[in-house]
Amino acid sequence: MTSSDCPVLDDTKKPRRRNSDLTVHELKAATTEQLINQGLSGLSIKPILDKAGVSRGALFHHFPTKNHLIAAAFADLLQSFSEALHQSGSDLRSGRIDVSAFVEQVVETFVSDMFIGSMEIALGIRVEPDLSELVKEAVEEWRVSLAAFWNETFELKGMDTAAAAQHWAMASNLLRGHAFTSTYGVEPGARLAFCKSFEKLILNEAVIKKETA
Amino acid sequence: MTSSDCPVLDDTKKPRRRNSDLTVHELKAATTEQLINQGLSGLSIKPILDKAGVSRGALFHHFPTKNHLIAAAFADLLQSFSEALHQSGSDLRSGRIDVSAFVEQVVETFVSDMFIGSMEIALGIRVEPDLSELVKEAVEEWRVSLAAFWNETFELKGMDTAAAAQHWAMASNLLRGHAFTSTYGVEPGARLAFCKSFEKLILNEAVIKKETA
DNA sequence: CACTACAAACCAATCGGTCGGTATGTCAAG
DNA sequence: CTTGACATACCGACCGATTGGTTTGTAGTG
Repeated sequence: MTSSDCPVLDDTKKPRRRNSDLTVHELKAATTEQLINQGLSGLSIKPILDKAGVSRGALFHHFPTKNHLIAAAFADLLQSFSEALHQSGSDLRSGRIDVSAFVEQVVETFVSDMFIGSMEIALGIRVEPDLSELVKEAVEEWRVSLAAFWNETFELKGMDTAAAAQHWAMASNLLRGHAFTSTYGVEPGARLAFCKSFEKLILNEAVIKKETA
Repeated sequence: MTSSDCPVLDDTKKPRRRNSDLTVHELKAATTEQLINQGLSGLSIKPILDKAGVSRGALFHHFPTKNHLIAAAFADLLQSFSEALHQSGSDLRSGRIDVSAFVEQVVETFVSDMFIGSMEIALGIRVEPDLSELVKEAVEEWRVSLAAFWNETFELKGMDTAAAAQHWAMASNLLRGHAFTSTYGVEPGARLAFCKSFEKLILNEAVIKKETA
């Protein structure tokens, strides 16, 4: 999470005064890191500021409220989450990896920091209506993207659209459940066992779509 | 969550000075309610005190730390959770309900306040090592109880112990995933669809054990 | 008298957020 | 090229409210 990750650093064009984009990026990065490592309750302004190396004034200059910052950081997180899944799907369709490796990757993505962050926010929005509002759009995008991920990767023979949707909903639920279980800590081997079960239970009748490129 | 739920209200026996047991119970009840309705971050001492109608001094007289109170409340919650499941299992084995109703009940139990509370704590213990320690025992009991629930309710033909354990782990993951998904809000019908899919995916080859009573 | 069970004043630390001030940059007029 | 008006980016002292926890005192009981 260094500043080199930021794609918006070319000060070559357009009027930009100080380091506005950088500051915002650092702020979001620090927020994400805190969210994952310390949870929602660890999202106090002070540690975020310290970690980002930014002043209180700068934060409230760029974001009207702490929750606005959190929402912005979370939107970025969900997008990374989504991109990781689509990448795995693409790898599978192109033949770069096989189904087992695909499942491992997908499970890995779910049992990652990103999912933890999602859980934190999911619980947070139950209590904070304004945060819920701020995050709504990003969550909806994520929902659509997840459905698209399954549908663009696999075909389910003999299932209509609704049945397929339900099938992938179950797949997603399984992954979420496993990810949640993992937060309590898992014994070694459980991950692998889950992958194998998942493959058998969910992907048995699924056909990989051919690369259309 | 009224005080009438309390099984410890018979002041008829033994030396008890004031209302010690009552106070403790009110404290735990208020904590649970706050945990569910306001999340971990809503577990401030003040609102708990207000809700329980108890003073600060009383709390710290009975619990050395806020986290001790939380852990105690959570242990109660997990036990209720467990009891609800075992009740459903018993109802099924005795023939009082059929498989569909059983699945509905179990799903209902998972998508309840109790699961929300578990999620909150699960995330909380990632960040607070001492809370993690305080809760450890209750969580382990819950784990065992959940496994027992499946095994005492169903038999899986042609599966050894390990395979059966893995099968029920997947079942539990599905339920957890669905419960988590539900926290974001579900469209009507999704619950039913999940129940049907669950029954087909998980309980297809499961045989209900006979009532041994 | 000793002990439990409580009540409530009190504490330092921290919370999210505001505000006045300054440094830096753009732009248009002279 | 200089100058002054104006906007943006930022800093950090400060605010009232709230945090978990301590302490001191007291009412009731054996």
